[in-house]
Amino acid sequence: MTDEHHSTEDELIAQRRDHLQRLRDGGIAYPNDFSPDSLAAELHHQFDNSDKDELLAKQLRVKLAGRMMSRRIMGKASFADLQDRSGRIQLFVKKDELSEQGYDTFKEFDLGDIIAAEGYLFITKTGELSIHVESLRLLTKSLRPLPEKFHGLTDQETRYRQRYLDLLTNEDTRRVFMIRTRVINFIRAFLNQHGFTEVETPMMHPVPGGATARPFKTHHNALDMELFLRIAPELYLKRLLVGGMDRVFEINRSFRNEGLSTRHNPEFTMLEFYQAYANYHHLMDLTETMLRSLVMELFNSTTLSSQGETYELSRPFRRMTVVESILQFNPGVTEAELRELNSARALAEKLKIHVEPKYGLGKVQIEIFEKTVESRLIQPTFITAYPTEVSPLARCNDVDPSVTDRFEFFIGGREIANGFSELNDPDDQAARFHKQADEKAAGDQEAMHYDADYITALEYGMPPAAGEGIGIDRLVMLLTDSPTIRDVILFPHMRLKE
RNA sequence: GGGCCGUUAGCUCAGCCGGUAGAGCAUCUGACUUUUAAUCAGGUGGUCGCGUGUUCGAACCACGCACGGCCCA
Repeated sequence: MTDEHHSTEDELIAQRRDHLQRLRDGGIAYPNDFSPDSLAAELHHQFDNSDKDELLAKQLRVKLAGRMMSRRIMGKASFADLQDRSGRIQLFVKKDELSEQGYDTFKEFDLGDIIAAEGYLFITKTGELSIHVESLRLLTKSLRPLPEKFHGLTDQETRYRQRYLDLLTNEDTRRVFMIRTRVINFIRAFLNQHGFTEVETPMMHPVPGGATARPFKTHHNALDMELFLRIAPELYLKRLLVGGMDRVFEINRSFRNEGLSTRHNPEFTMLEFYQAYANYHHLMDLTETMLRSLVMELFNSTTLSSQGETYELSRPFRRMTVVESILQFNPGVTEAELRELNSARALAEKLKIHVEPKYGLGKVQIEIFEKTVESRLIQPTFITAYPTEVSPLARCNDVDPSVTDRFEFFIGGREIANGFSELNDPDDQAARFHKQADEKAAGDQEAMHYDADYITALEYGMPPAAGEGIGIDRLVMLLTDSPTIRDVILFPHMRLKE
């Protein structure tokens, strides 16, 4: 025993290092020769409701490994909780049934140590499935004290900076990331079932494209060329349509060099999928089916609760145009007023919405839409007919070419998806790129570059198609009831500390 | 970029009108062979985010900075 009487962090670590030194002295301190044969949660699932005597009579022997998260020593017997990747199970350790040295060694374990336990299953007199331990080993010493057992780790900053501590101590955090994985697995399986092929396209682009956003820049030394981290995979996926891959999708990171917020992380995960011989109506239908069955798969229900709202996904999702939605949420505004540049501009000013002199009608309408409608689209809603001016990659509507065959999907006041019938007319696309390039020259840093290589691809012929992007992080926020994007990204970006 | 809030023991948090710091858990010592936020008794543990200022005296007041949170653009 040590005769330390201090407990600053350094002293707590020193005590644990003493224990580690004794392990080193005794042989291999970091063994790797133990194979568990059971998981805590599976044992609970299988045996929680067993008959006490029958279970004991079976003498079911199990081997588990995990962290010792808490311990209750009562003289010559003790309980401890072992946490593995599935959950927790209680260990019962009796001095009688371990060698003398074994029990003393157990008492020298520290909370957070990674241990191996072997023994037989039984049910305590309070009715809890536990392991009657016959042999116990320390696999990895934990040198630093874990956060407190009851409250866990609540400090937001530490939860993000040291996510491993958050995962170790907060079950809800583990739940969120398990759901995230299930969401992605489901979507992948769903698209595979619908004949889509998963592909990987470049993360480093010579010309950043596919979205209006500022990119991160990097440099390739051997080629001595400037490259951009992609802001979207769109233009490469559409090149694959030209190449005859009629249904493709990609789930991966995109990067945007913009501010951080509860909805923005500089790197984020997008699903993009493209289907030839389909239009935006088909994709709205597909999206609706996919989201409904996703929620059903996760929660066995079509009702979803998140951030104080309840969403009903069993009914057909609402569909309305940008202009219709503005009219609905701004009583008193007339359609004629919205359809003419000067009156729309005057309306924006009346609503205290900033519009630049260079904005056209479409851009003014979208500003009004974003400020007065978006946050109020609570129940699942598709908004359609986005102005051509703000949709440089979307196909124009046949009847009204001032708008495109495009939709965005909103739920909980947040945009989750954006899709459209693809613009496959190379001349129209070239003209739209020129317009974007002019805006960039005029100082709009988010405007698109002219992508000549992409135009060349379109000139070979891209089949009529529709494509869509879904923000996976925002979708997972919704599905896990998380208020910020940082709660659904394992290692969110933080400023350097010190 | 602007506004508001926060930063105190390893963790979770108190700390009044400015008088030099407290609890619970963890840790240490002792008791305890079915506990489960175990219990009981007794201890240890602090550069109060950093810096400057005001003051006889600052965790507390003022200013600046850092990091975080929320809201707004």
